[in-house]
Amino acid sequence: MDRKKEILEAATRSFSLFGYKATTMEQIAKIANVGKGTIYTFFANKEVLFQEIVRKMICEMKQEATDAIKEGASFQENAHDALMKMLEFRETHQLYAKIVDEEKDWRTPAAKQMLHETEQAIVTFIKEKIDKYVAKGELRQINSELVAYLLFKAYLAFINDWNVTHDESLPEVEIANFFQETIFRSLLV
Amino acid sequence: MDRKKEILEAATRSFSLFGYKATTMEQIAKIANVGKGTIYTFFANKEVLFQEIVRKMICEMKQEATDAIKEGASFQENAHDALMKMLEFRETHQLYAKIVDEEKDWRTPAAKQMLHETEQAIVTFIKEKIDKYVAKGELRQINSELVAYLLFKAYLAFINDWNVTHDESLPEVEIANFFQETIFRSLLV
DNA sequence: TATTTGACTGAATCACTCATTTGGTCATTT
DNA sequence: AAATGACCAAATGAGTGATTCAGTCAAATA
Repeated sequence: MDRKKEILEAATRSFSLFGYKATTMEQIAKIANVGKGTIYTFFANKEVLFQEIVRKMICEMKQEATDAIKEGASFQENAHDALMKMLEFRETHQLYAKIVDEEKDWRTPAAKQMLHETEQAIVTFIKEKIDKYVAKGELRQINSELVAYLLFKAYLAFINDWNVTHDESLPEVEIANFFQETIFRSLLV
Repeated sequence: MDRKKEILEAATRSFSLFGYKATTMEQIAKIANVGKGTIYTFFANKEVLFQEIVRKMICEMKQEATDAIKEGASFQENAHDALMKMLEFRETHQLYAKIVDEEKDWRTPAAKQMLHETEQAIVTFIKEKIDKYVAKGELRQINSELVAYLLFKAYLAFINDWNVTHDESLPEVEIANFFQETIFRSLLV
């Protein structure tokens, strides 16, 4: 059997269930039916193993976002769907949710770093879509990195932060309509 | 001498220097040249005393923002100046900066609560300006609360969060130009 | 020989304790 | 009537010894 694959699967399960800090290398070895030392023949250390797993998760997330893209649709429609998918992923996907919690509650440096990498991936994904629609002539020529960053932060604020200060969360349609009237409207040629 | 005023001044100094948690009622009493019990004849408890002080700070902040408003200027110009003033206040003003730190590092509930109240004050301030400019006919009729919230979160993201992931912070002009091209542009009639 | 393994190590973290501190009270003083 | 600080219960934190854990490496295995 492919030992590296076994280890990756075991580690993914453990990190998803318990987070980075609460997962021990011995635990992973036990689940993978492998000696602890074996892990170190494939991965330099715990952090590197974690990175590989999170990066795989990022790929899955990008794939889901890509699947949500409809070829003929407007930028607003696609960007909205992609962002919603990825922010839903953030709350739904066990590992992503665990990383967010761990960074918030314990400031685990490894979790913080990979959380940033994941968020950067989202921003880059959106930036690429913007560039495509600019090339298509549907959007004005703007700084796509800044716009992508703004869209991510704005969506995060309205979906995650809003209910911290307000007692009912905003319905998705209301968010969509609001951003259509503000940010998206300003991007059209 | 006005004992209440002495206490307020002493408490303001202490909270500004050491934060909420690290300030003791005995310390305040000592600085105010007052017995500890005296404080409790004016304020129900430590939290209420803190609230009164933070609310005074909020007034000062709003005053500074109001001073930054130029009567004849455009909405963008005034909103930008007001937001920048208040976010500068957030980093410059000893007490505000201490509250932000304390909420981040210790999650002190009292600090968290007053931080929210302060941020809500900023959003409300901006909302009122929006309503004014909508009435003036300079801005389209939009949900002013949502726009105010968006502006606050967006400015916070570009001024505070940007340099967390990027190594050089954005120059103010670049931020102003970017928001002019995006959010502000979409608000004009 | 090449690969796998788990006992081993030092550093970090933990649970626990107990002395100190602190928010708030109230009998006494002014 | 107003001010005070000794006092109290609860919370905090320093100090501790025990435990846990990431990573290593000599021995076992294939």
